[in-house]
Amino acid sequence: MPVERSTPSYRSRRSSIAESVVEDDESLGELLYPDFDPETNTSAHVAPHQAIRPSHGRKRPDHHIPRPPNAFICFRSEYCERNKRLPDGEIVRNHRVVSIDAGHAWRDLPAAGRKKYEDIAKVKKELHAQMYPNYSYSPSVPRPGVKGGSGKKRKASDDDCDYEERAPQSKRRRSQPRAPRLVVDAGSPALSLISGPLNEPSLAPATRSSAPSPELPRSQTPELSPKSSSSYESLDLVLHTPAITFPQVAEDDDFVPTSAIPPLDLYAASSEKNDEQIERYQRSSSLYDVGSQFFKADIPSQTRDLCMWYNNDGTYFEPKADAPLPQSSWDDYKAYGLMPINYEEVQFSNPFELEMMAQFIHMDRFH
DNA sequence: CCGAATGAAAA
DNA sequence: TTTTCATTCGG
Repeated sequence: MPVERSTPSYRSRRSSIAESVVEDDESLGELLYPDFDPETNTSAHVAPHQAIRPSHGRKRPDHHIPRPPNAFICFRSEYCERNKRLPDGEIVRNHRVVSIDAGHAWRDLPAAGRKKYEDIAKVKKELHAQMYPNYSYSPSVPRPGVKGGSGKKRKASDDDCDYEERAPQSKRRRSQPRAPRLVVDAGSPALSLISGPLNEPSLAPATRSSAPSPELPRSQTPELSPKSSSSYESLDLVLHTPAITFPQVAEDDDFVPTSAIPPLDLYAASSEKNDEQIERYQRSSSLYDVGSQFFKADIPSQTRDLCMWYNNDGTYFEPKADAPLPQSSWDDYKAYGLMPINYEEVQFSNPFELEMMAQFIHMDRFH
């Protein structure tokens, strides 16, 4: 349980926050989109056509897609949440100070603590990749002058930072080999977590058929940039993903790349096959099935990467390379004293993710 | 809009 | 290697 200690000194309060950040696994749910405000419908991370305005003040193109947060940013966000829950007098309101504090706490963080946020960032990054398959980071061109120097740091035009997915339309070659529209590494944690329940029960990397189904939904979305063949290994995972429908929002007058509306329509397969898939998915969505599919991996290191591990007392567990995790059954994991992050208890504040995760993640309560 | 931190990604 | 930008929100 999180312990909100109130301490007299600034320094000790800082470590108190850092400590509780590390120890509190219950707060994971707040991590994904902590800035989303349902009242104002604002978040820096909600999908572009949902965001009315960003939570921060900086000006951005109307349909700007923010970068996925890195591990430190994730850490800082949670650090911020902690800070806000401190007694009134102890809240640090100046965020320059918060950043400095968080930076110190970050460096003081043991490897296990950092890995927690690296994992979170990894998951967020891959969720981001699914929401915006054609996203590519394109920072504004650096001014000749130094950073703090003469030039303005950014302009407001949307050409300046085209996070929009226009690049593949105009700049990418269309003659590239067909790539899956969702591309992640074969062993990527988020994909495994999300699509795991849909895997074939005896799915093994060697036996997995990667033949794409002919009715792979092709929409207006342009193809991704070319990917290595290893990316295709996950294609069937994608194809077995149940359909998701997202709220359609009327386009406004501004530039809206067709590929961005809706950003997740890559999942919107419409055939009856989806019902089939969903049914199969629901049949296999028990905890044990999920566990057996998630954790039956024969490569311990890969297994370790599939989720964030916690000891039964709630403290973060860092697997050791020389101590392979159990692989046979869910009970073995319990006996081992481990439990993965329970996504069912994660509260996604972003409706986009809420819907997405609600359809994908069906892990029973684990206690 | 800026800044303060760290890190990912691109030029 | 250098620059932008992801997070937050008071200044």
